[in-house]
Amino acid sequence: MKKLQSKMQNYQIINVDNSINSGQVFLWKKYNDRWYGVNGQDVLKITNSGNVKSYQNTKTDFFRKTDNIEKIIKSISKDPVTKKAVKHYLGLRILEQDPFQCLISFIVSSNSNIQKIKNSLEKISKKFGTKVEFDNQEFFLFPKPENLAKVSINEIKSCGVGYRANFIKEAANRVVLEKMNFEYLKKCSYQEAKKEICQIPGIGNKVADCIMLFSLNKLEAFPLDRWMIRILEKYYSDKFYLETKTITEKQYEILHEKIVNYFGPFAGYAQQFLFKMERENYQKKWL
DNA sequence: CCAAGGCCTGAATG
DNA sequence: ACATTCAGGCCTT
Repeated sequence: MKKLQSKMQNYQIINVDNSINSGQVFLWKKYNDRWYGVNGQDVLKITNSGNVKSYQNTKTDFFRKTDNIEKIIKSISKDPVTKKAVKHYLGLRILEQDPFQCLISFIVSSNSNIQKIKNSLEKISKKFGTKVEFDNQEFFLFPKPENLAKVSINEIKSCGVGYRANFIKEAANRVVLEKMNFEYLKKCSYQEAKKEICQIPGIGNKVADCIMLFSLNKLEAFPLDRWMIRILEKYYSDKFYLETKTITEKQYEILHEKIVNYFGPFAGYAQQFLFKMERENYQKKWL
């Protein structure tokens, strides 16, 4: 009896805490035991029933409910490691974020850590974003590209981002000047989107994969940061042996191809479960 | 194409 | 205390 029940998973549940605390988003906070988060020019609130309420009343599928999660989980569950991660963190979802905020967030993330990323992004929002009030709480929307493009490098540096300030300014500039079409990037292929955003300084393979997975609808993106490399070495050394110690651009590309070959078109979900599991194993802090 | 070094910052470590 | 290391990379040489 018990065995039968354990086989019948409820795939539809969403674990909000796990989803938000998985390194995807940074401008989220709990007020009165509920999550609120800045998402571009909007503030989102997770209600008690687990629904998303938008400050701007925009329609968002923040938790990607339209994904066929059962199919995805079955598709990525290739081995005992992923099966365990999925089982343990069932309800963890890939979040669909505002592309510009996501882009800047992950430029800020490079060579950094979650606490510092969060700190910097909060300062950026507060300094350059519009103040709004939602449920008697104060929020600062994420600055628009055109506004961020106007400010000086030093003003950006005062947010604690260091040398990344140049990248941020230049990124904002390009989004404005080249009229970067995020809606198009959401629809085009992984390769094409990657090629496009990697032109922006401060965006390499890893940052690009984060932006694509978390805001551009590219579920085969599989960000390979230090943690994921460690995970591959620990659990998948037979499948994805690493030839060099430092992952060069070419190596990254080859590795990603092998990974998609193995985990399939929803590999990004596998990455998120594995990342979450391993960080929890090491009791790393989240937001 | 690969390897090595530098880079802002602040929390953690010694 | 104070110095060093390290953290969810990227870029240049």
